[in-house]
Amino acid sequence: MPSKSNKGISSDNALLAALPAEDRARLIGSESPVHLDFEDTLHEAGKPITHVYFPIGGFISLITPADGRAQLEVGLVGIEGMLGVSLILGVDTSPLRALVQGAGSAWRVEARHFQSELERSPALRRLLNRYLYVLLTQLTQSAICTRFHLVEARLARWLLMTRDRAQANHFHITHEFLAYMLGVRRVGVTGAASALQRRKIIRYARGSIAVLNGRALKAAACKCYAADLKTYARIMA
Amino acid sequence: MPSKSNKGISSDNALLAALPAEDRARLIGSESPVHLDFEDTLHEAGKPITHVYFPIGGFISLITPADGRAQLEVGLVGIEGMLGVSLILGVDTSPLRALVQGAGSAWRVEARHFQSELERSPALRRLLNRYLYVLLTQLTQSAICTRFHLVEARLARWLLMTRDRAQANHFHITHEFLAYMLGVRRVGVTGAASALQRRKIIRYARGSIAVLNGRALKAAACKCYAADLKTYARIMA
DNA sequence: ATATGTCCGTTCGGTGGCGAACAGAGCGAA
DNA sequence: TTCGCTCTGTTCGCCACCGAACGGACATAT
Repeated sequence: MPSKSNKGISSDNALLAALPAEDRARLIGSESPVHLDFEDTLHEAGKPITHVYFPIGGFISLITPADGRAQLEVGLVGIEGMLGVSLILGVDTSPLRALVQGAGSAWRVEARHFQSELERSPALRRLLNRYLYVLLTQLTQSAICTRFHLVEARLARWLLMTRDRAQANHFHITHEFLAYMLGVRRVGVTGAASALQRRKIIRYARGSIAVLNGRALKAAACKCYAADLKTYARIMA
Repeated sequence: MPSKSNKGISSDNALLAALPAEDRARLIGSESPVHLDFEDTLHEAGKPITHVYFPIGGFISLITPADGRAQLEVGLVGIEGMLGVSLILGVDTSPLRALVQGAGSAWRVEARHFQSELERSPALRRLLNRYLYVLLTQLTQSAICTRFHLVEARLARWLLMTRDRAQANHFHITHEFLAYMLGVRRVGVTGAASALQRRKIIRYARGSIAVLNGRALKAAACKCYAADLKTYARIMA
């Protein structure tokens, strides 16, 4: 059995960190974090949920399949959250596909064990209910954003959200992939990204993107980014 | 104290109807349904939730305020649902504005009483958790719909959803109002609506709309409508 | 060195929706 | 009847984004 990495201890998942020590211990047990591979599908839309994940370093896209080739990212889960919230509501499927966007690790808990711990621990219930509320709010925010905001602002928002979850200023993603996430054409992403690069806000090449100027990126992003942060802070505090 | 109307008994709210008799009795108590006036605001975004509502006949739009004049309907609550789901998650505010779209009545329950009954009744918790899952799913569906589908298809979907909740083939709403709901210009609604009217699928005049051909309307709508129905049936069964 | 595949840049015509503005039609009040 | 208001119809120029296509730059394997 592999030993716990220092990384896993020094930057713990925010939800787990907010739990009383005993509740957390019962939930995690003697498990070690699992590794999340880039582009791994952790959950296919409509299928039964077998595990929930509490990322520490890795992060995960929640994607709705639409008719045709269209799809759209409606959520992003990283160190601040968890994957598998449907189980909190007593439903063991989810309409969303869960795709690893950033490699890293995560605490993984078996679905049945998760549900029994949920019954046992009021603190866990309270915490995850609040997290669910945050997700719900962010989802409505995304709906607005997707409808009204321009590609460049949406791209900037996505980069900021990803940076927060990756806990790094650079990460690996292609324009093509970004296009799927934002629900636009690849050329749309190229246009927006090259505009940001021209202004020295980001730099990219062949699938890797670096944030050079966070402040400017925030200015370029729509208010949705700030709104999401504020909601999270207010509710999870 | 006013006596219960026959209407309230003959077509009961679907959620309440699914509860064990005692749980329902404790939740509702000796209350009578309240009347919902057209264009009443039952809840302002961000404000504390004072009551939850279980519509019987009336129906309610859930609207996200966006920056500028833009806004967008992200949910519709009628006889099949309830208003005030945030309380289920232990949060006493909601980011959405709740606006009465169709006059009618609803059972109203005071927030604190609702929460104490929620603690007491496992059946209530189970039921409302599932309803929340449905809402969540419909919300992601709406996100897709708003992003990818044409105004005419979205209008058709809205009319179908509204017809279901109004339990009538005609209702009162202006193009201007529809435009706010769909997040488009009034002119866009006029165009789409007149196209549907030309094909004898609907008929409208000065703020009242009648559905003439439900089958054709379903054909004109995007798949989102059918998807929503299917989800509700599957989860709430 | 060459070949192959991935990723990015650019261009083209087309379109759905936008903002603004104005005209007419129905309806109720005075 | 006439006025005023609300609701619907139409038009104009504009623009962000669309689908498709192609070329080039870079990376890696052989």
